[in-house]
Amino acid sequence: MAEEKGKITPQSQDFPQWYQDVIREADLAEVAKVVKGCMVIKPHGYAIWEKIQADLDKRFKATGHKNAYFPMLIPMSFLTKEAEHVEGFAPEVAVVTHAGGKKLPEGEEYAIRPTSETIIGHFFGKWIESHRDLPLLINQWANVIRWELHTRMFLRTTEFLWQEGHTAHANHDESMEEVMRMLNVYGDFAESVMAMPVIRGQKTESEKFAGAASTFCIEAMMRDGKALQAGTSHDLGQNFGKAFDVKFQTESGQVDYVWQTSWGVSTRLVGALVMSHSDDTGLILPPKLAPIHAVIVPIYRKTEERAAVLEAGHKLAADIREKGFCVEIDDRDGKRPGDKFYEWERKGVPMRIELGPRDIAAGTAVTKLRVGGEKVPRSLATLASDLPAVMDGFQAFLLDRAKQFRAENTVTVDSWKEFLEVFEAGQSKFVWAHWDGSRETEAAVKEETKVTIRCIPLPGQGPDSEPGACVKTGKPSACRVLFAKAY
RNA sequence: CGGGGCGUAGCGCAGUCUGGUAGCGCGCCAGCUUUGGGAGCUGGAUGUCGAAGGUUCAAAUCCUUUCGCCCCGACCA
Repeated sequence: MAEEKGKITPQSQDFPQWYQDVIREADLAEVAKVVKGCMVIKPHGYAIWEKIQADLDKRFKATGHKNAYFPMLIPMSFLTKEAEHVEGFAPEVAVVTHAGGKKLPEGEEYAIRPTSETIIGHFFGKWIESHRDLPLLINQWANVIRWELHTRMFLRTTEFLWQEGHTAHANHDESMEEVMRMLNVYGDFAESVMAMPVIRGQKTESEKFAGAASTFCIEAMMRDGKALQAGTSHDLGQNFGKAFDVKFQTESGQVDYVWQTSWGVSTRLVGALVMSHSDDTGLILPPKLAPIHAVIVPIYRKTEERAAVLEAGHKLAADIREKGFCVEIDDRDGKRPGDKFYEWERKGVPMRIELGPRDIAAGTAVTKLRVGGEKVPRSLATLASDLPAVMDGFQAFLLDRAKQFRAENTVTVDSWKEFLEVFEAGQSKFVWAHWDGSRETEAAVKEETKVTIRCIPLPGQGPDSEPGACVKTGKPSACRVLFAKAY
């Protein structure tokens, strides 16, 4: 347990420790300690979440959704209305039993929301009367609490921040269209903004959301070969419509229950970002989510040099800001340039710009990208205008690298022996293998290997669909599914 | 809830067996010299030794009680 400041445990030595070290050294967050299972998201970490929020929020609005906010306290009775939903969430719900200095009367306790299907369902019931009120497309940015036993920063904490979309539709075709639309919003976001390739698929019965008719997800590969569910989109069918009596009058005058969906991503995405790109030097951020795109490190010896360098630095910073990028000048005295280089690398800033007397004389600055780059001198006159292309290139580089990593760690497996070999000694890869479709087989595989079915791929997301024999039982299978160890 | 471990300066730890002035490293503060890949020297500040009780001339150290945290096993975005 090397909690030593300034040190990052190599990935290859201890991946979970590496993850903690990167978060600490990049100053993203810290374990709250005084509050069980919770974390403090520090400014640099929160800035990344704000970038994620801003981009997603735009996408939600572009697809017709409106933001709203519902109470964090939910009457306990609401949670019990949908049978599978209670069963799924009961063990991890925190309940308010006392308020106003008194114990609340029996049956009047409140749950702190673990998710909002129930309370939103209740209000949908009040708001929806006619097919003319549909579709109703709502999103909420909120915090939720789930009393988890094992917590890990960003990946699983007692309280986390998320976004939950809740929609109601007049028929199943329309609600399914919404489920897929939002799954694709998440998929596109993951790939084009987070530079994180994902596989879109459907969850098996045992992995689906409690109370959903079906659950769809995007699954990403972390740098240890494990899978991380990065987003979900649920077809709720009419389950919550019936539980909360959300009825509407159809065009033909009949009365029907609404068809609902819900979909969400959380601050877990910050953890996904860390584990998708970062290395033994620290955090690596794709430009589209970097709170700081470039940092200027001034270099000088004498006071006159300092003044000249800082002046040139501020001018360069102004040029860069004009192009829409965020740049910082690290003019702290008493810290030497080398120390600053390491610090900004740990924080994942995509580009470093060194500016010293030699550069100013030559009209250049020395630039270096966070990954794989040589030091490149660039003209002060064109640096800012070159930046959009450079950042786009870096963004594309990270996506390509992640795709390549995933390709190298994805295998097609046809025998149980081979399956065991892939996952032995705590290893994980993405494995495409046949499955007989039974809950029992899925459970047996999990029991024996801790490997789960991450998803049944949507068309084009996995190998070409061809029938085969289940890797575990040999029984017939319609297509290959994605197996992996998961977070 | 079962098994294991740990609480001493902001962080990481030594000291506990064998009771006797509260220590080390990093960080922090001040000054000088430094500054193109983690600076050096000098000086300085910081502790209810997790908490309560007991034994003793004397407790971080021994005894009792208690609280908290971490790791491993059953749930999960």
